[in-house]
Amino acid sequence: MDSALRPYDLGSVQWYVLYHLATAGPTMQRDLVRLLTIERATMTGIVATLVRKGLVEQEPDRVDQRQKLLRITATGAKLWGELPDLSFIRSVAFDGIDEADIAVAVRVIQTATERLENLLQKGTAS
Amino acid sequence: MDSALRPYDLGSVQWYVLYHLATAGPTMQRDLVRLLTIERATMTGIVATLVRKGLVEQEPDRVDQRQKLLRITATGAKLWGELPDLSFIRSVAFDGIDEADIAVAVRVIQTATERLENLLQKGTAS
DNA sequence: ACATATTTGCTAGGTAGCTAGCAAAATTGG
DNA sequence: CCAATTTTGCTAGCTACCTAGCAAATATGT
Repeated sequence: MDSALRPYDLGSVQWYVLYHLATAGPTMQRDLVRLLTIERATMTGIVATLVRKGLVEQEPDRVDQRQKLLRITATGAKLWGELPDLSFIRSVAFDGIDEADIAVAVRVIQTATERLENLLQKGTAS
Repeated sequence: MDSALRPYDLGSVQWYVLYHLATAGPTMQRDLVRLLTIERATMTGIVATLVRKGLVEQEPDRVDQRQKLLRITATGAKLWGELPDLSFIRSVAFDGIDEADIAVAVRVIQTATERLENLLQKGTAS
């Protein structure tokens, strides 16, 4: 993904934020943090980059002034329209592999990931 | 891994470098680059960090002065001795999961990864 | 009503990866 | 033998992730 997006000077997470704003409309920054399950501080940096490039606007909510509403700009929408379809990546990676095998792989990794996340949380909770 | 190593102020790649130097003895920096399959520039940074902390020494080879030999220091060896066994991570993640399923997962991911790497190289070769 | 909590986003500083381009040293080919 | 190429490590500058700690705004509990 990063490689395909390099010509447009975008990283994969920047792409996802743009994708969400273009598709689902203006969104609260904190909701996007939850969607991507990254840290608030990480999102701050990504949004700052997108704002610097003029692709996204950030404005405080009128009701709750802590929250910031993110909106794609005209420039951002234009760029979004020019981006290529990235679904070829999935095709290259998985086409022709047995569906059942993929399902097994997903289950194994999901289980392992959940267990490790569990462990992490317990360690942190102390 | 990062989480388990945080108390020792080590990242996972720093750990691996230390592991290799403690286990296999002094090693050429460029060999380590190949072992870890990371970029030379990335290795430069990691080695710089380890040298700054006094855990690793870096000295030019007498024959080929481009190459740098990496060696664990006394301080590094001491720290290495104090580090906990990290194999519990693998146990937590995979214990009890069917061996055959794990094998399938490995194959699926290996195939997908190889295909994507192939694609990348072709794109770069142009 | 007001002190205490929580939520949200920020800064500062760290790890781990990348590319591009440079310089020095070593190797190779005519 | 010497010019051209390759190898090695470096710097500079980028993305993307993290934690810790702060400040402002809001919510909550007595």
